[in-house]
Amino acid sequence: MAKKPKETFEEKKRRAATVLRRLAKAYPEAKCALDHRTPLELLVATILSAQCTDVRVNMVTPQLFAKYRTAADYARSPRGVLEREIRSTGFFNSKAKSIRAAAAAIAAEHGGKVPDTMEALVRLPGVGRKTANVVLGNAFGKDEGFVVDTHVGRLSRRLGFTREADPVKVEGDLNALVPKGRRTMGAHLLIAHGRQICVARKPRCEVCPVNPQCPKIGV
DNA sequence: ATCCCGAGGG
DNA sequence: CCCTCTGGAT
Repeated sequence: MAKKPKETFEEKKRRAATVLRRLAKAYPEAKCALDHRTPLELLVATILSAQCTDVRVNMVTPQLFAKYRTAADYARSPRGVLEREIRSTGFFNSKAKSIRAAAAAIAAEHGGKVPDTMEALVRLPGVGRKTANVVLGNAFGKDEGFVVDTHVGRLSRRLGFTREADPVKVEGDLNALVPKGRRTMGAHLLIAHGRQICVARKPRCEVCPVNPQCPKIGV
């Protein structure tokens, strides 16, 4: 058995770029979910996307964004109405509460403008590090780094992008591999892939769009 | 039956 | 740390 030549760092970077390019093509709805949104729309879409697929989020956002144009619009939406409108995205009570509360704070404390710093975003009720990172990266061009969750961690190891278990170290490895400007989208694409095809228990390698680029570590 | 692309609260 | 929210996928 001939030993495979070790992949250089430059080769790994190119492979990472190829993987993200192919995932973007394979999951257009994931790309769509983060593209071409105002900060407020992006914030709402991101809150809705928790525990929910991009396809379902994309099904409710057009009507939502046509009706609610400002933070104040959400803040004064009557109890029950917004809940019904976002019902199909799950967790509708807590999500509606988060959207209303964050919108109220934006209207009251930020002049109706979604804040553009991590500290201010995380202070908004219903907005955590993950949501804040997506808004920073895709609405304000501050694409500083990956936020590593279980999907991003698992896929990064499986694809041979890192050997680390610690999310902070995985984040460092990914940031070294993927240039600024592609990180937020990269994380989103890895997550979509990790939910739909490269699932934890039984990855469906036979239909995987990045099968040729994947060493399948640990599978 | 079990598992979730997150956040708040105990 | 733990639990809960909630609907849908598997």
